[in-house]
Amino acid sequence: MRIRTEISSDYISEEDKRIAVIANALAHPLRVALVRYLSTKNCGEGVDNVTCNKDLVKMFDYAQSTVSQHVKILKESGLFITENKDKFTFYTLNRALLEEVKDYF
Amino acid sequence: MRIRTEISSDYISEEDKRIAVIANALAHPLRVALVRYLSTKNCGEGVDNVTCNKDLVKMFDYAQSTVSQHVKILKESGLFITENKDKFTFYTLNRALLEEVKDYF
DNA sequence: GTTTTATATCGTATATAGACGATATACGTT
DNA sequence: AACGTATATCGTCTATATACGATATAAAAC
Repeated sequence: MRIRTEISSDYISEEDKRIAVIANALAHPLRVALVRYLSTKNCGEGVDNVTCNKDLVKMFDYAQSTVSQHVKILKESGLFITENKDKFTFYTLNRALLEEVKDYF
Repeated sequence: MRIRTEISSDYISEEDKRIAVIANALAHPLRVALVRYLSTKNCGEGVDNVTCNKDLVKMFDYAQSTVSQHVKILKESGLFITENKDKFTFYTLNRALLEEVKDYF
């Protein structure tokens, strides 16, 4: 996403920009797949779906640094929530945000 | 959207790629605003919301060529449908596709 | 038929995205 | 303490995105 710094039009709202950031997070097939993987991963009763970088690298055929970079974009958009425990970083989906985006459509 | 040509992972589906293309179309504030503008434009009874390039250039503070370029991306994603009449090109929203994306979430 | 009007495309400059290997960091394990 | 493991960041190369002016195209309007 490469954007003119001084967007002057009054007709581009803050929400437009916010939606664009989230859409941009989904604007790459790998990132869509990461979200989907996380959303379908069954972690049992009441346990929110969780994964870690290592899992993702194993699952998808990209370098670890590349996966990490894509995850970063998902984190920055708010779609991924991270939590450190032991030596792992766990990712969960921000389902509330997904709902919000759904409402936008 | 810059993507490795030979995506080998079996875990990235065709639908993931399709969603990514549509998300990418919404991955810029101007394009989000264009979609929103079109979706809210009241054109009266039974008339699907419609606009033309000239309208958009007047509304949004970008060069005509820039607007045209962004519209092209929306067209290619399928979100905008174009129709030529007289000397105008009319744009309408592909509401069916929007619904489909909504279902994805 | 020339001029205006509407839109698309070309050319181009610059910024950002995407990919990876290498390196840093940080925590467990031995 | 040294080593292994998990993840993030850096450096870098290349491709694409973004923005605009200039130019093409095509249809009205005069």
